[in-house]
Amino acid sequence: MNENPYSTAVLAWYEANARDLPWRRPEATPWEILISEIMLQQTPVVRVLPAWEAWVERWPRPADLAAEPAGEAVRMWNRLGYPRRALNLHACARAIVERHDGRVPDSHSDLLALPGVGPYTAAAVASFAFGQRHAILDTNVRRVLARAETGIEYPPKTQTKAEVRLAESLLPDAPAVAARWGVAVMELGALVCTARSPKCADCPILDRCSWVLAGRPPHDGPPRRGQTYAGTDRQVRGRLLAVLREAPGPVAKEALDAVWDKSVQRERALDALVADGLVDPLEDGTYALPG
DNA sequence: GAGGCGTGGAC
DNA sequence: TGTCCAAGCCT
Repeated sequence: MNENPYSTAVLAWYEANARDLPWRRPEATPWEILISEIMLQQTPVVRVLPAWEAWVERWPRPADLAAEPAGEAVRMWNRLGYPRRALNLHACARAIVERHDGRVPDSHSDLLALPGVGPYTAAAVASFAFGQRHAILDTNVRRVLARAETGIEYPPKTQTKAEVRLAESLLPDAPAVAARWGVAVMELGALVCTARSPKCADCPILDRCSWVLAGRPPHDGPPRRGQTYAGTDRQVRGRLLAVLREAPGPVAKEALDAVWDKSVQRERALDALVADGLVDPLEDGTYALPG
């Protein structure tokens, strides 16, 4: 059996409705695709687009980024958020140069061993860059499968083995078809089967969706709490790092002290940034992006 | 396995 | 306006 009950409809929908994203074009390299996948972790496409363009122009190959200090990656990360990903991508570049002769590895296990590359990203790069057959299970796919197959509005908060089994059971046999299927279901979740106000009228599998057939029952269970941000260490970290990114060189401690008036929290955040390798404390008491 | 980790747009 | 959400990973 080469297809699941949805594959024909979803693949046809994708052909007609897929966005023209640069990392999906045939000429996109595995390195460019890896950069896109790391940038897209928890970050909307519209914010990734300009950053991705800047990165692939400046560092077209892993060796180009590996030759630079990590701080340049952090600076180029700009305000994408979760700047540890910039560090991860830089460490990926160096690992790829050292362990894989400068080329992004094509095996799932080699990809998984790269810093900041987890099960989703390894499967995505193996599938999208190398045409391999892997189950793609990101937040979009989890939501589509929760609705279409399980008949619930939202998937569980943390990914379950049952979800992995389900995604694997739906994977078409032919690798090229499986790769197309993976990106197509993601796109369906991103454009139609959205978290809020899904556009069911535009859905190619509306007549087979368990959630719709059940009358679209609302989410049942504890509220899915969103993370607060204002006043947290994360906000302080963001402000501290912004000062360092925007400065041409090392920054005096006083400039960092100015971003937050609660000194205990500010020092804790700065220490954490240093511990994470995002900030270098220099001998003279100033601070800089990592060298 | 629950919580930490940025940022900004949409409603 | 505040809440929710966005192609997760790591500890």
